Amino acid sequence: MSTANGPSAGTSERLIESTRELLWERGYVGTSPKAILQRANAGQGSMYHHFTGKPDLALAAIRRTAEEMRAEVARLLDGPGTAPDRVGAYLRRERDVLKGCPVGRLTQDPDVMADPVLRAPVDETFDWLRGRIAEVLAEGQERGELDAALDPAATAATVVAVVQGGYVLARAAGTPDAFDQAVTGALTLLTAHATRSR
Amino acid sequence: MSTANGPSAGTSERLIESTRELLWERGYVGTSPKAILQRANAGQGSMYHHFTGKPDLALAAIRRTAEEMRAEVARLLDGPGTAPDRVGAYLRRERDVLKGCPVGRLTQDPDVMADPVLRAPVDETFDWLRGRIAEVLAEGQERGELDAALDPAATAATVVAVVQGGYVLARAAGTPDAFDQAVTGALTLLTAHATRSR
DNA sequence: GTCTATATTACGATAGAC
DNA sequence: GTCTATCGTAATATAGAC
Repeated sequence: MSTANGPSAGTSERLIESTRELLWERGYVGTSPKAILQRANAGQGSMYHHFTGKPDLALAAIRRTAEEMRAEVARLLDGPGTAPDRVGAYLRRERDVLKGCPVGRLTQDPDVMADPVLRAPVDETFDWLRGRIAEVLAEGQERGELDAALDPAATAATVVAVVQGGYVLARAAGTPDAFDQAVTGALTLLTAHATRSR
Repeated sequence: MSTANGPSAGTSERLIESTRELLWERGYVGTSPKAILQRANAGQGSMYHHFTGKPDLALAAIRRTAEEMRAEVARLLDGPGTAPDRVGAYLRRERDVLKGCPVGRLTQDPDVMADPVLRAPVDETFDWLRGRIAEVLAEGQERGELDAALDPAATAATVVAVVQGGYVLARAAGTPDAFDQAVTGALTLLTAHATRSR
């Protein structure tokens, strides 16, 4: 019963979700157990009963965030259309731009990067993402949808970097405009290499 | 005498430099006055004599970092060559990739973003950078060095985003490779729009 | 200007009652 | 499983001697 996803989530569940939110908003260093407990409406005891401490709880939160993101992006990249279409779907994916990427954010957290266990999900997510986009691009080249001269791995890295960097620009400016411009610019450059079907 | 840049930097100077380093390494939230004082080899009194507190010292550090970056990048963008050459010089600029961007980093610091005064230098730096690159691209279009169909502002945003996002990918992976790939991919896409001078 | 207390609050974790 | 002490350390700032 405690593992079933009933109408009221368990305490452990609330702790993980609160931690996910706070890691996104404030990062690992900026997130205190106290803040987590308040948001989750739980006491000290609950947290240390379900988890060994802050790093353990953060790990659960990070893993879930990474898995969720991977699943969502996979859906877009596996969707219909040509390779440029599918990469375009990823680039134009609906986002809360000013909040930034919950995974990419962790990259700036010294304590996360210093811990191999906390860091692994972050590393794996971007590794998978670049690899998957490179596959889509390579398939597109085989199908004649995309200029065969492009290096799939490099182009995939560019695509992911545009998104991650777009967040930085948007947050710096306080508006999503720069993100949209970066994506538009990238799509223009990429589309120029798409095989025209007139 | 105290304002002259003599052989031994003053205490205030050392405090600012130590803060710059720590902001880069650990961010604002992750940087304590104590850590700053230890690195600067100074006591509590010195810091609170020269600055009103952590935010004030951080402001001095952030402003200097922003100015320095702007000056360095301006030198590259004002350099010789065609517009794609000069943007390429920016993209290929020597960097300690795994350390990331000392300005872009602050974008992930909730306490910096929440304070308009601390945030201003970050905003201004990226605003200037995108604008300056857009100018270079527009000039290149007038000179026939670059495809006139490209939107300078969007393309500039893409270029800056690739750099900022490249840092994210590199830090996630623990190697500069992904950064280099992202830059290479972007240059390939951009160069395809450069006017060929055969 | 710089130093050493000192103060106050928060962090992160533990203990033990219920 | 959850709660409320309680603990030791660190964060940030102030006070006042030198």
